[in-house]
Parts: sequence; C-alpha cells; structure tokens
Amino acid sequence: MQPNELVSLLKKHNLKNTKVRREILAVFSHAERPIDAIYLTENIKVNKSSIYRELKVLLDKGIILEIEFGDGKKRYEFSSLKHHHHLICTNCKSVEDVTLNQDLWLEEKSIEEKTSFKIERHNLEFFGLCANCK
Amino acid sequence: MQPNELVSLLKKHNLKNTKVRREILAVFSHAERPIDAIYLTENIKVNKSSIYRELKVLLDKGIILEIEFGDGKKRYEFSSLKHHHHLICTNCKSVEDVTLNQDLWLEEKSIEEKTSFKIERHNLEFFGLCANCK
DNA sequence: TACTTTATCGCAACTTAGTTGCGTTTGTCA
DNA sequence: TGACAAACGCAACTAAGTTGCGATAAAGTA
Ligand SMILES: [Mn+2]
Ligand SMILES: [Mn+2]
Ligand SMILES: [Zn+2]
Ligand SMILES: [Zn+2]
Repeated sequence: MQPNELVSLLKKHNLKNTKVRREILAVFSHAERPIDAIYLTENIKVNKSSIYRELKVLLDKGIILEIEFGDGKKRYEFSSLKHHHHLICTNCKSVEDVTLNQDLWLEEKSIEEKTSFKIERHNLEFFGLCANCK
Repeated sequence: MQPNELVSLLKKHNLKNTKVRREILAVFSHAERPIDAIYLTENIKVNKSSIYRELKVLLDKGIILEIEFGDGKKRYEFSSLKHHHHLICTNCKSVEDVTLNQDLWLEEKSIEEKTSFKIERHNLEFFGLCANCK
C-alpha cells in the first residue's frame, strides 16, 4: 500500500494516522498469507493489547477479514483482495491461495430457498499435502 | 447409540469400556449439534483433562471429527454422520445441519489438477441469520 | 502556535480453552 | 486372581486473547 493510499484509507474510515496502525497495515501489505496476532507482536515493537485492539478496529471497519484455520489462532487478510480460500499443508504448514471455479453462490442461494436462513458469509479452507510434502 | 453397538465400537478400536467414555459417547449420541469440551465438562462429572484426552482419543480413532466455528472452542460430531456443513446464526447462535447439492468434490478435483496439492479434508461453515432472527 | 478533544497506547492483571506430569485406579485378558 | 496397560484425577501450567486505567499523541480549532 502506497503512503497516499494509506492516508485516504484512514481518512475514509475516520482513523488516526498512527505509527502502530501504519506498521500493522504495512505488514498486511507485504504479507503473502493470512497473518495472526502473534506474528504481529513478534514483528512490531508494540504492546500486544494494541495489536488485538487494532485488529478489532480494522475488522469492524471491514478493512480486514478474519480467517479460521482451526489451530487456535485467528488470522487476518485485507478484505479488498479477490474472494478466495486456502490450501493449508498439514505437514509443512504452507498456505496457498485458491479460488473456486464457481464459489458457493449457487449453493448458498439454494440453501436460502430451502431453509429460509439468510447466509451472510462462509469460512472454507482446504487441508492436505502440498506438492513438496505429498 | 445402543449398548451393543457401543460395545462393538469400543472393541473394534481396542478401547476400554469405561464410565467416562460411555458418558461422553452418550452425549454425542443424543446431541443435535456439534459439542464442545466445555459442554461436556458441565454435563459429565469428570475431570476436564479426561474430557480433553478422551476427545483426542476419539478423534485419533476417527470416531468423531473436529468442527471449527471460529469462536475459540473446538466442536465435535460423530464422524459416521452423512457429510454435511452448518448454518450458524450469528444472532441466537442456533446451528442447523445442511448438505450441499454437490459438495466440493468437483472443485477439489479441479484444484488438485491445477495445483498438485493433495486435498484431504475441508472445513466449511456458513454464518448468517436464522429464520427467526432475520 | 497553543488549546481542546478524543482516539490510541502501554502496562499489568485477568480470563478462557486447552495441556502436561505424575501418581493412582480400573478394565481386560491370561 | 494377578499382571499390565490404559484411563483417570489433580494441580500446575501454557497460549491466545481481554480489560481497566492512567498516560500520550493525533487532529481539529482558535
Ligand atoms: Mn489469502
Ligand atoms: Mn452437524
Ligand atoms: Zn507442505
Ligand atoms: Zn437465530
């Protein structure tokens, strides 16, 4: 994310341009996989409560979204990325992005008609062995 | 689960027929939604480490499977149930089972061809508002 | 620039879910 | 009825995340 993009993003959401915030967003900008809070605390010199509070702010503003790998640590990615899922190697823990040919819109439409449940989001991740590990 | 089914299940997996084990399996038998460890500790008079250890045994044996709702508590269901997913109401926390018209086999096959990643399982849950809450 | 307001931050204490070491009990099979 | 491993209880511990509160620092205004 370029400095000018950052400024307009923060302005748009009425967020102050602080050091902690800039550093967290910089990590997300350069990240090639979803990032967890622990990683941020280890890579930014800032108190952990600031990390967790900032993640909540960014999540509430819709700037990032929460991803669940099921290992007890929440992960986050920019929500502006194209909707996708992940291939998680259970051996080496590598993570690849993947998009479905036909995400789940049709299935969700069908479910909503059958059940009158209003679906707002889904969490889908795949687990297995990457090319190297299999 | 009937008593004779239970005995043969335990025998098949070389598991001792203990009180704790019977009670945990009884809870799963009557459950209408995935069960978490806390629920078990609140409903069975047994030490929590026994609960967690037993869940690990049942998981390793493939008798139950782990489900992730993303709220920090692992949930478990009998693995013998027909493969399905869940509709989780973000308002009242109700949980409904749901099966896809065409689960994800085609998508997984396509992903495996494109990426040479070997998919072994997926975790898919839907979030939104149930009929009552929407 | 100085002043005011309020979001943000650091710190420490706390909570919740889950884990581990170890000594004791119990189910199973001979 | 032993022998033996699996299972259990207990207490202490870990890891991820939360909270209260006083201090600091952006951002707007005079
Ligand atoms: Mn991604
Ligand atoms: Mn279910
Ligand atoms: Zn791998
Ligand atoms: Zn509801």
